[in-house]
Amino acid sequence: MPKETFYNLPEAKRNKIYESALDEFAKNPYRQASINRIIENAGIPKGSFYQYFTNKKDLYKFLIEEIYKKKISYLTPEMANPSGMNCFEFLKELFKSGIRFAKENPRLAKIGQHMLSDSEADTYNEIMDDKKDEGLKIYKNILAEGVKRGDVKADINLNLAAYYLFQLSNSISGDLIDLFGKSEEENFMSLVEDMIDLLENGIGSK
Amino acid sequence: MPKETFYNLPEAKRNKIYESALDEFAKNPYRQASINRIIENAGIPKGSFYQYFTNKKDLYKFLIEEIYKKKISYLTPEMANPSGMNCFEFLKELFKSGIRFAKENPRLAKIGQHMLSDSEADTYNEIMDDKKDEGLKIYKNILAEGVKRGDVKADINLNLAAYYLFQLSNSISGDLIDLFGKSEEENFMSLVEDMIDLLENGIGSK
Amino acid sequence: MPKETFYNLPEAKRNKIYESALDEFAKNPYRQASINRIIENAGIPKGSFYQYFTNKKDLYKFLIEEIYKKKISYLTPEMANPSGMNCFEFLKELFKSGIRFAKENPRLAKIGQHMLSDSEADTYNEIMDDKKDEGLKIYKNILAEGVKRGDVKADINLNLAAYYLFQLSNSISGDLIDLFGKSEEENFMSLVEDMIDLLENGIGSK
Amino acid sequence: MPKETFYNLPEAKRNKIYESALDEFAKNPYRQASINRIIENAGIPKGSFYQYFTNKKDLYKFLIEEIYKKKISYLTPEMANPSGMNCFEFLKELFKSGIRFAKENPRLAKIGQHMLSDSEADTYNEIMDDKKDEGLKIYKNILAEGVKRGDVKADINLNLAAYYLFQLSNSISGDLIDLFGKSEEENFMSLVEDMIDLLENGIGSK
DNA sequence: CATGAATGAGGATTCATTCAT
DNA sequence: TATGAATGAATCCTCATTCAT
Repeated sequence: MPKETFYNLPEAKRNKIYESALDEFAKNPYRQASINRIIENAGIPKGSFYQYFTNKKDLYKFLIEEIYKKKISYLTPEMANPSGMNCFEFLKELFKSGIRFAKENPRLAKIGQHMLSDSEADTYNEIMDDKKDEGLKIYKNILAEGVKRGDVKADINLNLAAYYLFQLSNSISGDLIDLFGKSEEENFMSLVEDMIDLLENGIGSK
Repeated sequence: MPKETFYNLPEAKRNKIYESALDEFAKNPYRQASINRIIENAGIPKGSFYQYFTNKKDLYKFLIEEIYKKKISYLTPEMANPSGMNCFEFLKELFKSGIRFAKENPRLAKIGQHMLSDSEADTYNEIMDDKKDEGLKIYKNILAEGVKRGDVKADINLNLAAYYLFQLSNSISGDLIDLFGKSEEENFMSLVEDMIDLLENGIGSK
Repeated sequence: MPKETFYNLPEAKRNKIYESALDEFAKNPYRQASINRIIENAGIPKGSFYQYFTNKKDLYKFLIEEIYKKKISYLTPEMANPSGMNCFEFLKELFKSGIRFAKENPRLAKIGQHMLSDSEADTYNEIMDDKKDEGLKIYKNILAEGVKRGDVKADINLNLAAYYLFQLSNSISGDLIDLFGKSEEENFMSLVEDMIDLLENGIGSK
Repeated sequence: MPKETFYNLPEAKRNKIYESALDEFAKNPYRQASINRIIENAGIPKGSFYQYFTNKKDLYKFLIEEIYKKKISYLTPEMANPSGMNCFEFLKELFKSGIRFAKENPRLAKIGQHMLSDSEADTYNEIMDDKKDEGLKIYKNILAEGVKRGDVKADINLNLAAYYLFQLSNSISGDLIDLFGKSEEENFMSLVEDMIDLLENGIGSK
């Protein structure tokens, strides 16, 4: 996490660094992301960077944390399921919100995508394992709630279903857009509905 | 594809190079994989490498092709679905075979995983798009066959279901092992069954 | 100069090597020209190349010699000045022939251009000094003849005038074409006439 | 152009780099010039070099610009033609100054020569076209002035005559020295006079 | 606390030539 | 005589981090 010096910075400067880092890590996976470019675009001297962050990984962790916070705060109103929706309806809404978030914050989405798909185990895992667990836990809770409400069968493998949802939410902003065409937003939303329906009803006849 | 010079090499040497490359690309995604390390471990001079392969991408394409061939030849006996199994039974068998392949060839599995998940689109896509399409097509065909046989509902989104299976098959050797523990093989196999069951029946109650 | 082995080659093969070398040295100055590419395009093994030529410079000298011979034999009919033209008319015809030669043999012209302008002293000079001297001598003879005929003033610096002509003939195929536009052939020929006129009459008033 | 870091260097160090680069580019045309040798002779680590210059071309552009500035400032007093000399006298003085400059700064002259004669068009043109045009324009102006003063015939091909002068000025420091011997300075100067006389009066009798 | 110069290992690729078969 | 594998130095360039000022 950033050193105190970073938080003591005037907001404008702090923001420029944040933005520049966001750009760089959105365009490149961890290893390819270049501190050199970040400081150049932020207009700060190299020495300063290492006064704000202990190293590259430190900056990266910080960004991930920020993205996570932002996403949580974006989704929080939803998350309570205030209107008491059916489990699957609720998941649909949640996913749609996630898509909207990605559309409004493409860089954040891109970084998240890198993090979840990049296979540089050594560098990522340490950071990402927490987040992965958290993500899985969220879906597990939702499903457990569904079981309680009677929406979801009681005898299914919860971990597995949660994993399915987790995978889905990650691939949405990346792969799926490419595979199914950069469709209009509405089409895309209906794709989400199909996905959840598929999970609800399965594809087996009868 | 490798130059003739590579194929003219004594098998022992050719193998050492192949093994060294396999190691390197299993441990690192494309960009991080280092020619220097490959030649060092293979015990060949740098100049020689470039007499066997035109460049890094050339070597990489070669490896992917080899992996693909090996996997195909491994799965071919299954693929015909000779015993006329039900669609979902058939998928289970196919996945189990895939898992066995990954267990027997962990490096190959790892490289495939890198290829399908890495976010360095520019470098990979050229090579990988074909393979991705092929992969998807296989699952689509299986599902279409299932529809014909009456195993699978006729009104589902085939593309989506195929995509789900594709994702699943890729994550099996990687993620799932980590997440669900390096369990005994039998446990792992039962996980596969759960996954397919989930796809067949859905998780919705009733 | 090539080894005997080269001359013993079947003509077709010898020619393929010659053509390939011509291509390479037309596209690149000496240092950038690549033996690797030459043998690849010629379709001969690398070992063979060094059985025909002792090294790169050997091949290069050979090409220069061939070009020189070809040009001489092209210009020979002219050179005798059989119709007993005035010195300046004769030069004009000679230059025009030179241009025609360059148009008909663009690769040869290009190689000549490289040779005369490239500043890799160490590599070129050894070869080129002879040719340069020969070239200068030709023009000196023409001018001396002009003096004898009374076309050319007796008290001028012959070496210098010869040098001027030499420079001119070299720059024609290269620079001048670029500078004065890739004009129609006739325009270009009239440019030559202007050049010789300028040499004949000077630009001073009166 | 160099980065700020270069200009911030202590002068002694900056100079060592400058001198080393000058040496290298004087001895070799662009492509053959080696960054490795430059840094070795300058006694700086490789990483440092790339903190001062973005790349090889950057350094090269810088050198060319420096040479150009130095030459301009050297010739400026002449250029005004303050004593209202006849066009041809003026050219003689200008050329003599150019020769003096070349004798005093042989490396700079050599680099200029490389730049103007090397046939590696792709690399040079971007940088050199400006300079070439500027050079031609200067001579064109001088000749135009000569026409106005009545020194130069009004009906000649100005472009061509300017081109002649341009070629001459470039070959002076290079070729001519070689061809006409490293003669005493006075002899050399008289050669220049001959050249201009030749241009003024032509070599035709009468 | 800010600065920015120093560093050297590492990246991929090209090359002309030699030499054993 | 034909072959083609072996070689290692050379090319330009990027990088994250340290440290003296």
